[in-house]
Amino acid sequence: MTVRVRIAPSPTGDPHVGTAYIALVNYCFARKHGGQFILRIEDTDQSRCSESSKQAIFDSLKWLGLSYDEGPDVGGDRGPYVQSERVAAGIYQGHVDRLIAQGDAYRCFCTTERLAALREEQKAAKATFFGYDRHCRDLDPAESQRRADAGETFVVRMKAPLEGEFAYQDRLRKNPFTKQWAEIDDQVLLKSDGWPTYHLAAVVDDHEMGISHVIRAEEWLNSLPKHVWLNEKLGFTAPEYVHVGLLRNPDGSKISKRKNPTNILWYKQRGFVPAALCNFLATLGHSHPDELEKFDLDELIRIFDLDRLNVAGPVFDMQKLEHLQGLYFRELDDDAMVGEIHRCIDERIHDLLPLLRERMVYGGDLTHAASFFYTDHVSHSVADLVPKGWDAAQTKKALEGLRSVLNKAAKKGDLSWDSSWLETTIRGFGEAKEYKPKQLFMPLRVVASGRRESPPLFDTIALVGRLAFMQRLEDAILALR
RNA sequence: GCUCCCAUCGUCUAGAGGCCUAGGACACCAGAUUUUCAUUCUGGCGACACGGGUUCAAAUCCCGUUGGGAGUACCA
Repeated sequence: MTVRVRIAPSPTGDPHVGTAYIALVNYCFARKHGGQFILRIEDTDQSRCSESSKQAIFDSLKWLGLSYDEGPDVGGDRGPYVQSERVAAGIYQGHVDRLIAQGDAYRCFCTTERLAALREEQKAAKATFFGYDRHCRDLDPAESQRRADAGETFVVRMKAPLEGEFAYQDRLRKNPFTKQWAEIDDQVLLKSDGWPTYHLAAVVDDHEMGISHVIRAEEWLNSLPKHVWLNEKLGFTAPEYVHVGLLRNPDGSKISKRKNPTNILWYKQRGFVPAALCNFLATLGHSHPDELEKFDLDELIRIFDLDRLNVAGPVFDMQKLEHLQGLYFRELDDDAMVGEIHRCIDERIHDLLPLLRERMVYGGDLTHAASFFYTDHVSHSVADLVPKGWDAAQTKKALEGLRSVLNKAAKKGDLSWDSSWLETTIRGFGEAKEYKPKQLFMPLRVVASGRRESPPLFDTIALVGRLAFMQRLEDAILALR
């Protein structure tokens, strides 16, 4: 059998390190078995997808060196490789019609209001089953057709079995995965806007693209029955499904940008060597048979064994990544290292220059003037942090107050983190607490830059970025204890 | 809540019933090298979640408990 595997990320937001992890596994599996590795873009949720994040997926995979044999920007004869284009080509509609004709799917005319009310009801009644109550399941087909023709809006749902047990042996797990059909609700396959949901689109596309193995994250395990069922009803030979453990934050939860940098491009901007990131990811859930810790992609492909993959979700340990990164970086020859340094500076220098230029006398001044933009480690001395007229305790209290204001804004999604937003927010905070701007701003300047002199405060904080600034705020509060 | 998945040092992992007094790596601690720092080297600390079985023998197989995670959308 020809091995054909794929990754199918959604272009919503920043390219994710979890995608890189799954990509690496699929890539190695394909290369190991002389098969193909394919990129498909899943953008059926139009409201959340963007062109720029689609481009960022291409860029980040390219940067990592995980080249795909078929994909939107490289072509292939099983395209198109973007689902919105496949929708436009009418690829899914026929399959939906067939399911309805077979009696394996049905139109559901329930309103979102009714569905919401139903959910509330189930919650209030502390029901053990949450999900659609199959209100439209047994609608007369002719009646259903008539209402559709009359222009009523509807979704199409799968007619899931009402009883029996689903079982599937995932090759990475000891026991078969089992689930009672009674616990699986009638999943929407076609949304009211006529677009397929993930479940339908993925199953159809995997089939049409000749995918042999679907190696994906564990979060999909619970919807596996639906996918296997769809394959069956559509008359497809299902690919083999394999579920890999989810990357975790240090606290054990599913990896998230709040607690860890998850943006692949962040690592690039930061100056990570892609080989180091790949090497690190290859040690998560997988290990070199000779206990080697440092090895390149070719070596990884040589020793890669899907069956030896660990299914427990590994914690993404930044310290270990940095250790490997150090090894790779120091290995670079002079020219390569200079290139890397240039690249890291160039990525942000155009944003920084407007702030720095007034303060510069020589080109060499950059190394001093901009150093705090390029590091994660800013030193906060108590002497610098505490402004005239305040003591350490007072400064700490003010910083903690601001921290809570910024965290609350982030929680509500109410922040843009640009200069003017920061000015409004921080000034507002200062006024509410009746702090003198002078006294409040000095500690913040030191928090952001590690120095008492810096470019304009709010621009500086904006450019340092939320993630880094909040970390520095944390460090400063710690220093004041 | 319900369902599913998972469980070896703080973290990543080795371990396929006797090679286990549980091995390696990161982190941490100590020492050596280094005019400092970093690198490098040496050493140290440190785990089979708990309770029952099965077996001559259990980290490894079975059951239960506990703990963690995921899913529960007209998101993927």
